[in-house]
Amino acid sequence: MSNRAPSLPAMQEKYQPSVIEQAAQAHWNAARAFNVDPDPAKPKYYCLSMFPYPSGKLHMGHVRNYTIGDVLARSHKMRGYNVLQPMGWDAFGLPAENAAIQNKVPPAQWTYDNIAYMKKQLQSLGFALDWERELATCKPEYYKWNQWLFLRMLENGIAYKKTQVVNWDPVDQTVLANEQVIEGRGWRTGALVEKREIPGYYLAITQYADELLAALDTLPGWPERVKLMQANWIGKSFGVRFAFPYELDGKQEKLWVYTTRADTIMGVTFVAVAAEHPLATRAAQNNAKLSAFIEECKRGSVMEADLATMEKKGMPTGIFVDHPLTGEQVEVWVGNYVLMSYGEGAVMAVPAHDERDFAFARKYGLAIKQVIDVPGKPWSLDAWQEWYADKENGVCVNSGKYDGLNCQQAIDAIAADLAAKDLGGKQVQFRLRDWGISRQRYWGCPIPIIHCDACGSVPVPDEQLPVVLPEDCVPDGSGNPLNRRDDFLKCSCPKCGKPARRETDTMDTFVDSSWYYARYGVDAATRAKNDRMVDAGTAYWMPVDQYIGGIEHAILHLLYSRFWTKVMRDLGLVKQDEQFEPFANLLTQGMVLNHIFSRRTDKGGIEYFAPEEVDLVRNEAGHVTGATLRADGSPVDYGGVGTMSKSKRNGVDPQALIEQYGADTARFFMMFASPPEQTLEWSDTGVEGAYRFMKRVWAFGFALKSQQATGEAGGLRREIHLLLKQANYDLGKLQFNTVASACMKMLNALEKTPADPHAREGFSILLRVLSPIAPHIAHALWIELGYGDDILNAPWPEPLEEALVQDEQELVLQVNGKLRGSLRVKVGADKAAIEAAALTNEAAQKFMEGKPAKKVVVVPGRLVNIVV
RNA sequence: GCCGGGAUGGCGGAAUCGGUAGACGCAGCGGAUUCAAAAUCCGCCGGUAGUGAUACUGUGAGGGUUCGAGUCCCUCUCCCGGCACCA
Repeated sequence: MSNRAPSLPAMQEKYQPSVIEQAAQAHWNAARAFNVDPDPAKPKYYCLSMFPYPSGKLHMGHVRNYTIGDVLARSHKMRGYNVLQPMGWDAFGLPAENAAIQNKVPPAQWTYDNIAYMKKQLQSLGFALDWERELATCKPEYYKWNQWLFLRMLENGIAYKKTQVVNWDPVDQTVLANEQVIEGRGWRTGALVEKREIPGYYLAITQYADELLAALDTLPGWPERVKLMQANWIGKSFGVRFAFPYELDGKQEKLWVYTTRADTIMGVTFVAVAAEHPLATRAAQNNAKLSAFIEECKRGSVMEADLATMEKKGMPTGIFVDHPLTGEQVEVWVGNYVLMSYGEGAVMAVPAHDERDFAFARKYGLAIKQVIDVPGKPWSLDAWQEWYADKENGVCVNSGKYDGLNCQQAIDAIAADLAAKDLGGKQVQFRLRDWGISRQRYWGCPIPIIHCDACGSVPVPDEQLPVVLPEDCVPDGSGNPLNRRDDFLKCSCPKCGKPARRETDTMDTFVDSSWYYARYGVDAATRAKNDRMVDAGTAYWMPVDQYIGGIEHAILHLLYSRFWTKVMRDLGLVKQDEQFEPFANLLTQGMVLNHIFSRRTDKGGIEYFAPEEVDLVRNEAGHVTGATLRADGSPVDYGGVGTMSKSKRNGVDPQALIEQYGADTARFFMMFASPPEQTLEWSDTGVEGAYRFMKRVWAFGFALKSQQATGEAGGLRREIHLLLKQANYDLGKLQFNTVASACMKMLNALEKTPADPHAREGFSILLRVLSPIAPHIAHALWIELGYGDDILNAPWPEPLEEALVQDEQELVLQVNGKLRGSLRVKVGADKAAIEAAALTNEAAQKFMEGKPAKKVVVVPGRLVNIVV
């Protein structure tokens, strides 16, 4: 029966993962099983997992992510799709510079070494990847197109230059990433971080805000939670922009603010502006205390989380503006909580109806004037109450002509009155800000600009692209080493030809990852010539049919990618569909967490330790309370659990697992551990169980090979097809843990009746359902048992109706909602018959205690509930 | 602080539309096999009471809707992700 080629050795009784996995992988490579081209004869399925940052080693989050993708890719291939699953490297970024500082190795070399190692790891896991399409974003042939598209954006007014606020480390004289700021201090120096304004390039994502919001409705294949997060991030609000007129230095001026609660305008008792606001600067000119306060506001980090949680402070400017409707004098304050980057950098303050303003007014003894009332709710100055900000039930009071109006009516009337005075009107506003892409770092894509004393900032001409980043620099923590590289810096102005200086800022790495999915699709000819960014291959493969990645990317990466695709569409580079979206279906994988250990350094910075470097200290309840360093017994801080990451040093390398148990066990265990969308706290207990299962599958296959079906047909066939039905349902739901458990249940059933005439059919179903999760063992047994020459070409199994039929079924019997017994009835029995059978049931009679049934609930196929 | 999500045995988790809570696996316990161990196989395995049949109780906490709630509604606690320069 066997189709085995004569050269193959006899089947081994013992399960040897390393042998069968190498053989299967060699077979796939030789057959070019996963290298694909456009094929009009089949439906296409573009399956993409987010590409990894080459941090050094894979961690369990990667194994989880790429196994999920592989399960989908392989099962779709078996279902007849033309499947593309590519892989590449998000290769620019900060960790390479940190490694350079530590080890004095150029980021390029470190990155390429990491890529080589991690590629080997990925290959050893047997993923169905088309490696011919591999790309790395740090290679000039890729980032050339970042630069090219940036220049198109400049031409179209999407890219522009303005100032940006950054974290500045005064000791290292360098810009810090938010991640490098710990409790307001530089992570290496411990110095208090300052805010600093420097010029930078921005991409006008706000021009697409409305479309990015509206198009969320065209994405039924996205999780609701992600769409909700993106909608909230874009933050479209309908409000009123208006001005407080004032006279200063003999000139008539207007202070503009934006509010969504114009109905409370009569309750304004002061106005707060950001420390960077021109009015604050003006007021500080002859006010040393205010000037000092503004300086204080400029200290600290730029992170929103820090700004939102810090103590709210303010100081009066001594400048008064006129209330636009009453003409009353209102004082302007500087507030450390007002963001210059949002709206107008100034807000009207209504302490009675805004929680933050209320706390602020109480702190500084400012007036609080109630102008909204909810009938039946007493208002008092003592403490803030939720209803003070109620938009639904409130009506205006103490508001003159607006008294009695509800929120929307008042906003309409007030907006109209402001417009009549030429002091403002309704305006739609977005929370979304333009995307600042300039980074003062070396290991990134150079921004293609040349600075000329005569001509200013001049774009690099297309024919000079790419601007190549020298790969031999070694950053030392004191700023961008490109500033010391004359061979990079010195150039001539493309306009006037005079000596000029090249821009040394590089692009945010989110730029690199905003279009890589489109690049994977290009044909081999384009990969070779690199004469275009995308081509007909891209048009064939896009959009990505299934995108898989961590939930941490729910907002930024996914929003930037959607924006970038729409820009490419408007430039005519990708499909011209009105609302072209890059990712049709999205699976957001939950994070894999592990314990975090850290310690403050002498300088006040922070240092992390890997879990294997420490011993845990537990309390009586068994909870981890602390840890000591294994090397010297000194205590370290326990930081709870968090995402596995290079920077926190809490990643778990799957290599040991693969070497000990094989790729199939690692993959199966990872899928079995929990449903993909759920957060997973790492633990390897249970790996043994997955390995035992593999051994049992192999042993059953070995026995079945020489077994004659002698027994009589029992319930095996129905059981297997029932499990198959469930497995297919779960696969459709992307719930792979129960697909894995269905495989285990199938094997349990098969082992109970190995001589059943349907055992061979059942095992073929098990192998096919198992194959996307544990492809190597399935591949080997498929051939050994002579089912065919390649399981990848086998059809995906579907449950047979004939195998599922039954004539009786068991119903749950309840009395007053409590389980009291069960009931066997003919399939298709009508409600009256079921009810009659239930009422005469012995267990039912006992618990009814002779009382008459008030009501009988019959749920067909499920249960009967008798209510007495 | 704001936005999004989560919480079920000792542990990971299952329960499709509101209908048998704990599938499947791990750990543990008992047994078989073995000179012994590993491996393998069989059995038990939420809590309380009971020799047992069985009864009561039980899905983070408190309340509600319903014949019936892990699932729906309200309030709260803790944990995770994001907050625009980690990727």
